This record gives sequence, C-alpha cells and structure tokens, in this order.
Amino acid sequence: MGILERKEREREEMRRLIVDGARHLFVANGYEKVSIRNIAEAIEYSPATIYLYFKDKNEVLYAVHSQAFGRMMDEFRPIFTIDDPFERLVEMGRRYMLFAVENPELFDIMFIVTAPMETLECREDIWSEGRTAFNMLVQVVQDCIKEGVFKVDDAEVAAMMIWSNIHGHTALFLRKRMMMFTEERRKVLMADAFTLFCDTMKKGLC
Amino acid sequence: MGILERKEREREEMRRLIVDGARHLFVANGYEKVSIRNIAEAIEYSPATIYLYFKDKNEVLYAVHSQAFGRMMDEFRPIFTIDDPFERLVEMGRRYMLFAVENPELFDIMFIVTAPMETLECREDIWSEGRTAFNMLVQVVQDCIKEGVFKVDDAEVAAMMIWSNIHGHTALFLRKRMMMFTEERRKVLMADAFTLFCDTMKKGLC
DNA sequence: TTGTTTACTAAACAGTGTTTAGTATGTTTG
DNA sequence: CAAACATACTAAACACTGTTTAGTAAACAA
Repeated sequence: MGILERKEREREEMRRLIVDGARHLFVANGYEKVSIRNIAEAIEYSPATIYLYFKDKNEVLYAVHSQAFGRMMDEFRPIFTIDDPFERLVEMGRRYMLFAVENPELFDIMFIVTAPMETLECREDIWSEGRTAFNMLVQVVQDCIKEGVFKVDDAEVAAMMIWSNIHGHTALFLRKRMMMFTEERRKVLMADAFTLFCDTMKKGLC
Repeated sequence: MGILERKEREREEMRRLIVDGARHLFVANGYEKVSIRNIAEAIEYSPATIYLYFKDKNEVLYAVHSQAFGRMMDEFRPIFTIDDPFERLVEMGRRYMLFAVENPELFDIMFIVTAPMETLECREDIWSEGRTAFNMLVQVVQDCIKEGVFKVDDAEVAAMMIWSNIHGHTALFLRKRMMMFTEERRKVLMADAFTLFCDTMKKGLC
C-alpha cells in the first residue's frame, strides 16, 4: 500500500513549501516583518494550514534556521582543501563573517534571535546544527595544535574563544552597534580588528 | 513666570515615570513581553498618553537604553583605581560580562535588539552612549600601550578586537547559542575562554 | 454505497502599536 | 469674575499579530 508513503511525501513537500516561502519572505523583508499570514498568502494557503504542519511560528523559524545551517556548511566545506591549518582557520572565520554580511536575515535566525531556540528547549533537545558547526571549528583548531601552530590543551576552549571573537564582530555590526563610526571607518575597523586578532592568535596561542 | 519651568519639570517627571515603569517591566518580564499597554497600565495612564511624551515605542526603548548605559558606566568607574593597566583591562571585560549576566534584559536593549537604534537612524544622530563607553575602553587600551604591555599602533582597532571577543561570549550565551553544552560545561567554557583570551592578548599583542 | 478519515479554511479570540476625535482641566486675557 | 484659549488626558477605532475552533468538502476504506 503506497498511499501512506505518498501521503508522507506530500506532507514533506508541504513542509518544504512553507519553509521555502518563509525563507523568501525573511530574506526579502527581514525576520521581524514576516507574519504567519504573510507566509500563508505567499504559498496561497490559509494561515491555519501552517499549524497543521508546524506546532507554532517558532517551529517554522527553526526549520528555516536548519536549512540555513546547511547552506553555511556548504560555504565552509571548501576550506578543507587549504593545506596550512592556520590559513584554514583564518579562512573559516572570514567565511563566517562573509556569510553573515551576505545573508543577514538568515544569520539572525541562526545565531541571534532566540525564537527558534525555544522549540529546542521544550523538546529538551540538544542544538545539533550548532554542535555540528562548532565541531568543524574544533577540528580545524585541533589541526593547528597537531601541526604545532597552537599550544593549548583544550581545543574546545580555544575554539570557543575564536568563535566568540568572530561572532562578536558580526553581531555588533549587524545589530547596528558600530553606529558611532562612519561607514568607511566601520569597514576599516572590522577588517583591521580581524587581522589583528589573527596575528594575536598566531603569536599568543603558542 | 515659573509656570513654564514647572511644566517642563512635570514633563520631565512624566517621562521618568514612563521610563522607570518600562524598565521595571522589562526586567521582570523580558523585553519581548512588554507592550505599551502594559507600561500604561503599570503607571495608571492610558496608552495614548505615552505617545504625548515619546514618538513611538522605539523612543521609550531608547530612553531605557540610555538609563541602562548610565548604570553600566557606574559599574566601570571603579576599575580606574587599579594600578596595572592590563589588570584594569581584564577587570573591565569581566565587569562587562557580569553586567550582561546580571541584567540580561537591559543588556539586550543596550547591545542586541535593533529597535532602540532605529530612533537614532531617523535623527541622523551618532550613538553617543556607545561612543562614550567605547572611548573608556580605548583609554584603557592606550594605557596598556603607554606602559609597554601592548605594542599596536591603532588603539581603536585593538579596542574593537577586545570588545568583539567579550561581546561575542555574552551574546552567544544570552541568545542561547551554547545549548550544545551542559550547563556546567557552559560555565567552564566561558570562564576558560575568557582567561585564554587574556593570556593570548598578553603574549600576542606585544 | 456507506462510513470514516484527512486536508483544509472562515471566523473568532485576545492581543499588538498607533491615531483620531473629543473631553475635562488649567491658564490667560478682556 | 467670565469668556477664550491652551494643555493634559482618554475612549474608541484601525489595521495588524499568533493561534484555536468549528465546520466543510474531498479522499479513502469497508
């Protein structure tokens, strides 16, 4: 009886339709200006239908967030062709910031807005998307340790420090907390602070 | 004619009443769960009255944000009694993180939520509160340069790098992006990553 | 063909930020 | 003092929001 399988397929298709519609609206109008009614209208269904496929708005957000993580990981994968582990690390940081600037609304949902994390909390689940991405960073840091570029005993602690720095830059920038500088100065400051951090790591972490 | 002065005083008093009421609700319920109607009810006025004293909700938020900056600066001031400039810097970072953890809702309005920044944008104004706080950090960094602890030519770039790191930690933590770790591991990771950053600076920035 | 399950929606509920029109009260002027 | 004006305030409305409920029409199973 292939009917159940077809139904399951159709269900998956509908979820995809909703998530894709939501993502398009997020990217076009920004996270805060998208309502369930907007999404419903975009996919030509009634708002109530969305609640047959997702528990609430947070769950839709979480689905968009997961999809966006896939995209970011795709941007990260090519760095593993870089031989020098430190250069690999620097490039990973660069790509994190680039992804944030090029997809600010997706980055918002992935790393800043609390809403998607709430679905995780009531499920008592671990944040697997975050874990996977963080593991990737830890791997690169471990490569740096193995090749003698870094001399630290806990790769996770070093990874956390590095993530914080890169994330800090992007979060402050996206959340308009560099308003006290001119647009030109903002650019220079971000680029120079990143370079300084890389230099400081190379000198300080060994 | 002291009537105008009295009226101005009363106006200031009313603004204060609104801002204080708003702050209390923010601290008690979190930023997202506070509405203009809630604030109005708390101070026993109609919602429309708030719009006689503030252009919109963002402006109320901005006023709370400014007040909160005053409080944070009060927490910072005592660090200037510390003789060693590097210790002074470390203590400043520690206090930034402590303020964030102890006043998460205020920190939200000050450094994460975009809403208050929007009132700034339409006024074409500079973010003076942010500028003042950042200047304080630049001053401490300059002291480190003067005493030979750091050897960098642009104190603002170094300050930006340091701010990014500290802010990154707190933002990731407050926005629940360390969910992949247990509560115990989160604590250790944050403390150790901070220490590692301080050590890395001391070794790497000279 | 009948009975049941599934997919969907119109309408309502309780909330949101904000504006408008109107009412008291306080102040100034003839 | 009374009339004219200005100020302070609010009830009610507007156009939204997320979410739930009750009901309908189509698909499927017996």
